[in-house]
Amino acid sequence: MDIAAAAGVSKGAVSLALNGRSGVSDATRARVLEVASSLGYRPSVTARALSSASADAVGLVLVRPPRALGDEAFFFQLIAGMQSEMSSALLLQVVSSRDAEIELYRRWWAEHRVDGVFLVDLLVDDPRVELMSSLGLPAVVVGGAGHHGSLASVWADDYAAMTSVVEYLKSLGHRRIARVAGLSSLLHTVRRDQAFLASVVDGVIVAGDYTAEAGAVATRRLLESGEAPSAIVYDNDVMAVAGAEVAGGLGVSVPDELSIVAWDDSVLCQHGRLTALSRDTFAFGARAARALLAVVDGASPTDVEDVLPELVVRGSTGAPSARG
Amino acid sequence: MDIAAAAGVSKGAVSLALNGRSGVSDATRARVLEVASSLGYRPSVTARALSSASADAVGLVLVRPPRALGDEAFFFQLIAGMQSEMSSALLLQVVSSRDAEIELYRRWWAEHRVDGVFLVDLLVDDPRVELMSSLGLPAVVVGGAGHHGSLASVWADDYAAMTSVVEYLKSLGHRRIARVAGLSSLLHTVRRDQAFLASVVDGVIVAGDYTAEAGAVATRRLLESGEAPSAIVYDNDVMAVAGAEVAGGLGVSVPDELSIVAWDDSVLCQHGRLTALSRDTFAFGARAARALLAVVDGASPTDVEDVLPELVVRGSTGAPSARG
DNA sequence: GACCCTAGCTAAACCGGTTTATCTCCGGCT
DNA sequence: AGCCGGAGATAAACCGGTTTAGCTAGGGTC
Repeated sequence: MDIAAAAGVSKGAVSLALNGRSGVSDATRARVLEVASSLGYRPSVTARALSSASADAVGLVLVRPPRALGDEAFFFQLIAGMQSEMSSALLLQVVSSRDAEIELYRRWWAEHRVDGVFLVDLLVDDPRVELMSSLGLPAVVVGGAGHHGSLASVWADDYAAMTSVVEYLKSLGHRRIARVAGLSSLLHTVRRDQAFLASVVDGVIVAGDYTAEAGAVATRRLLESGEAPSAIVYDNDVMAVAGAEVAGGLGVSVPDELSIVAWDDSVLCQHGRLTALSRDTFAFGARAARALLAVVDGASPTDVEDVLPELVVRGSTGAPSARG
Repeated sequence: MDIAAAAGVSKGAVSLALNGRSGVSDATRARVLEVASSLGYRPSVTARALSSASADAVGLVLVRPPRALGDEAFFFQLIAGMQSEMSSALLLQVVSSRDAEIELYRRWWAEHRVDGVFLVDLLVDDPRVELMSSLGLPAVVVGGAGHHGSLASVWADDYAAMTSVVEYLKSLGHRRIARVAGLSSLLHTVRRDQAFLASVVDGVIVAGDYTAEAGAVATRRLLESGEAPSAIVYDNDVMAVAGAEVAGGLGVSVPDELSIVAWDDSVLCQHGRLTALSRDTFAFGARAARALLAVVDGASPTDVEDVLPELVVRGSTGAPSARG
């Protein structure tokens, strides 16, 4: 420790001085600070983390086929939002299996590489919730639709949002409404399913996986079935756009014969003039970051409910035609 | 070091054994490995990094207003591609100034937090190139259009690509061609400018900044000018889509009265049926990751030229009308 | 004046590895 | 038999901080 020598004090004193802790006189502290800044001193997070302090980074593990990830604007928006509220770095890794994800959390925590982690894509009965508690790893559940054990959570009320969408469609006169869902293993998918089924009069749910292909296939199946719906609610923008395209190809006019609503707004929806459920993903990420930093700082975990997503009505929804 | 005790050897021997280095007998090595695995031992990257070894992470700093970042699918594709080839994690941070970026590289390297970094958004006379050399920080320039000092580089030939786009438009019969460029401080913008001006007969360049607003404004200006171009080449997908929209609003039909080409293909272009210069950003990221890992491993820096982007012709380009 | 307390600082241990210097055998060579 | 060399292992230093125990001097109390 060269500042110690330069300032004529011991390593320990320097540490105390730089970290604003008591044990050194104001005069000494001032001198150390001055020497430190004049030397352009940067404490080594690595060394600091080694002796059990902050790692100055938080982690995020994404379980996806990497190739598919690139089209998911959602996550990047989220990451951008998180970063806007963090002065520390984000340790990011994309893995292909849930086991690898869990393994990574264990490692990162054991190695003091992160101070906390974000948990996304919460599953039904997600094992990670238990893992975090047993590890004592500070974590915040992002978008997990509700409360989870002892973990902090930042979420939007998917149930209420779905209900409002269906109510909106019903108010337009739709009765036969379909939903093209996302991955059924995800908690929020289940939540939306429940809300959908509870408020819809005559509804049908088709499973999807957020890809354009899935959206197209599901839409074709729905439209070619004997009792085609007059409105479809998609679980993301990509599927909705693909669905609109399929409808066009089949000669089904939007919104006259088919109303379309997309979950998650994006440039894609704006351009396609799709009515979309818009949530501010960036702000959501920022909120998640604040929550995690608080937990890392020792605050007791809290649940933050995000504002309800807002339905942006564009050209893709309207009253159903007579045949609907 | 509890494995040392459990295996009945010294710390040093364990280190040698686990890292596959000579100095221990095969018998001892086997015993140590067995004990280690039975104990579920994970070496601490933190501690390891402290005594000057691998940090098991590479860095990426993005200089952007975080809010704008979310719409840039390019970067997320790139990151996804990088991750597909890396077993290590990516340390990601978004900062708002070039100075902060440079400061971060210094810190990360000084603190052994990263083994190397990706350099994106290369500027004309980019100070980072010199910095990397002087720091001795392994780095690879991503998309920097050419060779950079002693640094490894992964790039696509923007010059040739732009030339091919212009040639294509000329072959359709276009003479008056415009270009809506990206940030003029970026090296590849300059490169594309040069190629554009060299091959175009009667061209004009308007500056943009990748946002939809910029694309719209530039397009309106071009179309309302006395000598409107019959074709416009945009520097990214977002601006191109916005441009197409403006054209529609002005009653200029695409592609009859105006041909549109977007740099970088995406869901947006696919859906908007825009002719686009498609590069496989994911594969590009993967290539960059391989290059960086090689440099980190001590390989001498090489330049990897990516395959030439491919022009995907869709409905937005065609022969100019008589008035063109 | 003896006693205690505390502010201010230092020395040293510690975190969990890697690396170097050293030490001990054991075998081969002359 | 004497000498040398190398394999196999260990102890200790080191990386750059934090933290704890301990020391010293000065001030207050009775």
